[in-house]
Amino acid sequence: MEKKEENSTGNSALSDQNNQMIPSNSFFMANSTFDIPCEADQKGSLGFIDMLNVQDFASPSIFDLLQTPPLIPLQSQSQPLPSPPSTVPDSSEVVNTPASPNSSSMSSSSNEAANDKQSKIVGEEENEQEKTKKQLKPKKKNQKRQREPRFAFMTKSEIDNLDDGYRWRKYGQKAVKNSPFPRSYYRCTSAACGVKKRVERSSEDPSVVVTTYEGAHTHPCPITPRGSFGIMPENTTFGGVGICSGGGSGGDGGSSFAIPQVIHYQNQQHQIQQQPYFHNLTPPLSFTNTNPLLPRPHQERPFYPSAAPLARDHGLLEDMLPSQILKETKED
DNA sequence: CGCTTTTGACCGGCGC
DNA sequence: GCGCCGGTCAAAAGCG
Repeated sequence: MEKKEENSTGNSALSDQNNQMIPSNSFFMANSTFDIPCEADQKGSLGFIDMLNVQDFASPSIFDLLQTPPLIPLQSQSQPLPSPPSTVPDSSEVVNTPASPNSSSMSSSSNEAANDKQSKIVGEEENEQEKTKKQLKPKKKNQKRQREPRFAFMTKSEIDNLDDGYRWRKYGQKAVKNSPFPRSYYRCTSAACGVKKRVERSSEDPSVVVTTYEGAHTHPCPITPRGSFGIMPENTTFGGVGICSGGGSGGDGGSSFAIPQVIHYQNQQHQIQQQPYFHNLTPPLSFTNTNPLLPRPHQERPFYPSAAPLARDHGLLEDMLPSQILKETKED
C-alpha cells in the first residue's frame, strides 16, 4: 500500500462566493479571477497562482515552462538558478511576485520546503504504514506530513478528468464546500509513483476544471490506449507550484507532471474558445513574458515524445471536440 | 478475474 | 476541547 499522507489544506480561498476580495491564491485570468479551491492556503501547501504570461508563446508546453529553466526556489529567488533536483526538489517554492497584473507569476508554498527534507523518511514510513494500516491508520506523530510540490492549472472543458497521458486511479471524492461540484482524488497507478492529482470544477465557472497535480512522476509517461494528451483544450490557465522537474529516480529523463501545454484562458465576457489541444493558435491574450523563469519561444522543444504524432491525430480530437470546432481550427 | 470506481467512515490539522 | 473540513482508506460494487 501506499504511504498514507496527511493533508489538511486550509481552504481560505474557497469560502465565500460572494466575497469579492481576491485572495492571494487565485488564478488571475484575462478579466477574471478564479479562486483555487484549496490550492493556496495560509499553510502554504500551494501558493498563489497568478496569470501566466505567455507572450510569444505559440503553444508552449506547460512542461516546457516548468522544466526549463528550473524554477527558482523561493528562498533563493535572487540567486542563480539552482541545478535541478534529482528527485522531488527540496524547495519547490517558486514565487514570482507580479509587478503588474500582466506579469507572470507562478508560485508555491514554502512550508513544503522544510517538509521535503523528510523525503528520506518516506520509505520507512511506508513500511511502517503497511503494518499499521489494518488498524485504521494509527498515524505517526511528530512528523508533519510531507508535501509534494503541487501544480495546478485550469482548463475549460466539459471533461472532468482530462487525459494527460498517465494512468490514474480514483481513490476518493469529496464534496467541496461552497461548491456544487465534488472534488475527485486520483493517484498515479504506477507502482512506485506517488503522484496525485485532484480534479474539481470551479464553482464560479462550471465549465472550468481545476486540476492539481502533486508530486513528480518517477516513471515515463505511459501512453494510454486512447492516446495521451489529446483532449486538453487549449484554454487552460495554470499556475504552479511547483517544480516539475523531476529528474526523477527512474532515469526517465525527468518528466514529471503530465500536464498538457499551456492553455490560454480567454475569459473575455466569458467567451471562451474551445480549441483543440495541439493546434498552434495565436494566444487569445496578449501576454508579456516578463518572467525570467519562463522559457522563450525559441527554447521550445518537444516535451512529450509522443506528442508530435498525436498532434496530428485529429481522430482523437474529433472524438472529443465538436466537429465544427475542429473544422474552424483546421482552417486556421 | 483483475482493475477501477464509488462511497461511507475515519483521521489529523486547524480555528474558535 | 470541540467542531469543521480536507484528505485518505478500504470494502463493495461496477466494468470490460
